[in-house]
Amino acid sequence: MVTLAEVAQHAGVSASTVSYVLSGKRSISSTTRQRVERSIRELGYHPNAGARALASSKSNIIALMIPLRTDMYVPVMMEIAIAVATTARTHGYDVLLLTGEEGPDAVRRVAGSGLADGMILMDVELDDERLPLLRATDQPSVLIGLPADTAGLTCVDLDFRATGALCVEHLAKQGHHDIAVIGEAPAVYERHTGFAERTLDGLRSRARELGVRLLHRPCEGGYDAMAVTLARILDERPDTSGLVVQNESAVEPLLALLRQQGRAVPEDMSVVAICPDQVATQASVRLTSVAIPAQEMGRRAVEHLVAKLEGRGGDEVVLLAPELTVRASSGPAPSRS
Amino acid sequence: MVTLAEVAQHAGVSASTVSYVLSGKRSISSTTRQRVERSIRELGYHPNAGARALASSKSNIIALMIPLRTDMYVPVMMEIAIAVATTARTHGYDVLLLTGEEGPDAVRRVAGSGLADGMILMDVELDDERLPLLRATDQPSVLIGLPADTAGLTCVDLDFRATGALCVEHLAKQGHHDIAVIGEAPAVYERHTGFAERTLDGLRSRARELGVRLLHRPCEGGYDAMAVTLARILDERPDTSGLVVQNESAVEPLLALLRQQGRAVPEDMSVVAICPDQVATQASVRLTSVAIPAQEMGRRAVEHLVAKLEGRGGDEVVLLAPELTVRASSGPAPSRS
DNA sequence: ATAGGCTGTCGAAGCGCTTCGATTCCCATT
DNA sequence: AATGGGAATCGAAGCGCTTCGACAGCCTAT
Repeated sequence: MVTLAEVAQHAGVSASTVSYVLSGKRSISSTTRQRVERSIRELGYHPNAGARALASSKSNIIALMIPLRTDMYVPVMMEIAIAVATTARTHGYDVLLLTGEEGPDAVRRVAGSGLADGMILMDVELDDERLPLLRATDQPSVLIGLPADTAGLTCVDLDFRATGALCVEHLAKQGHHDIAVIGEAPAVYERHTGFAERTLDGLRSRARELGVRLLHRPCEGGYDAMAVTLARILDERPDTSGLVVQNESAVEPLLALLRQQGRAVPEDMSVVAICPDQVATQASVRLTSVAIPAQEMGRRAVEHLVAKLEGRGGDEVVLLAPELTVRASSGPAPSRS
Repeated sequence: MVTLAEVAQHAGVSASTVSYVLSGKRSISSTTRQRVERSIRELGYHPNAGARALASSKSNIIALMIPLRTDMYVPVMMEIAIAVATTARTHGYDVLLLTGEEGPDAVRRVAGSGLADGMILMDVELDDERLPLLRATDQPSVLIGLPADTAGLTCVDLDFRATGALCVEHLAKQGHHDIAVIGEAPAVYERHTGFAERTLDGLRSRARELGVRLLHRPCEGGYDAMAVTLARILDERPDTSGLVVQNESAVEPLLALLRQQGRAVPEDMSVVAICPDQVATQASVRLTSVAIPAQEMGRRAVEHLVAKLEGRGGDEVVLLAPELTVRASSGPAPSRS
């Protein structure tokens, strides 16, 4: 393994000079710089990460905590993770992958050991047990998701409240008066995941404002669960003409069931989904949807974290504005029978 | 930040003693050990990762290279990644997430900088450009996937050849004589991803042995592409009574189309899928399938890598035996009209 | 001509840990 | 009583890098 000292010797300069060439923290004459750079190339030198971390107390690593459970939004999380990793690289950082398994201990471990310079937490719950620790350890961090109390925290998330409102608006504008919401699995609501509740909140308050009736039913993914849920909805509110779906794995079952029951989309039933674009465009009916901007969230999270690490910028809550794309699954409400 | 020296002082011993308590590399009297452990707890000491890495030239980090493209098997990759991360933790390792973006350079960078002790590469292609580098830098590594030349490499993968064979066998046993394979997107074959070709190989050779006709058609995911592909298959081979699907995002469109065309599954058409169990059980027809053992692959990869890092075990190719689970989508072939 | 200020370079002091002798102490052998 | 050998502990020397202060050389302003 090639060391700084060897490069220095090869280039006929001192070790510190090589270090300054690398970091650019002091001015170096261009002849010396070139000589050093040449030696680096010829010897195939790579700075030793551990030594660097020790001397500078910076690891150039960002920790990313992803939830352990994979019961929802897996592709979204993957996309976020990839966006985080690639964005981090453009800023000179690598990404350490932590699963939720360790729980709050992971925060302690990473902060205490100097393994990472900062961390990004995904799937933050309304009252997340990692937050007190995070506040205590002045470890720079960014959350993807929105907890109940954001004091002293930086958060990035889709504005799910506005998302809910947007869905209702779109349907109301088309004349729908009875709207049903097919939500995430009950477990998601029970664990008080912020986004699910905020969406619901947005849906409900906008519905109230617009004088639209709204029915919300959680739903496990899959065909069987969907069949039960749909039957119950149509039983309770036979005039339902608009559906808002916030559950990736319920989308296709829903469309299949509607088709099977002879309800045409969008003629008899309009469907608006809250899901990644990929799901919306690959469904058997191209879905009118509000996209989950996964890449954007990952990118923003990294950029805010890097800003913090460089001493720029402070706490902030960034809510990305939702965008509704009209596709083939929504249209005017059928005239009342 | 608490240091080893502070712990030592607090416990009234030398720094080296604390180090030996931590590593267990020399015997320590139980009284001393307890005193030290108490100090560690009271001070909330965490060893500094950088210093440790520098002194021991071991980072206790495993690098995981995931492909950048997310055009296929996203949930599988996520599951593997999570399995890798959790398994690694049980062995005292953390996981560094590298995307394919950097390409072969990432291998050089990680190996050169001592950032990670070893690496796991996912989505290995038949003639992967990272392999020569890997062989050159004696960086311990494990591949998930099977390249053309496995000399000097450790690989973990599902035995896709056997998987293909198993699917054909199952259908043949039920009397099907005309089988069509709905494969991955053309791009997957073009980039010579090993698993797709090996599956096809297994399908074809077993079909030949059993005297079954086999038609293979790649297929993009999504409803529209599936419609075209299915139409073409039934046009070319109207007697097709068995389908093997190896493309997650084609599964549900396929079932929807069959339903729409009045072809009952499994009475008129048997379907066998190669996909994660979750997809198979959540589909609108519970699918007979060969599962992709994602967790198992991630776990095994880590365990082999750890074994290498500890000097145990050498190069080896581990092919996991496929298991076919019979569900509702396959049955006897319809009697010839 | 001289003081002052840049620029470019070097040497040395750590960063917090591991690890290798060396040392002490105690007990079992001779 | 002398010897040998373990067990338990310590001190010191790095690991490869960053960074601070020092200094030599040169240019500009007086």
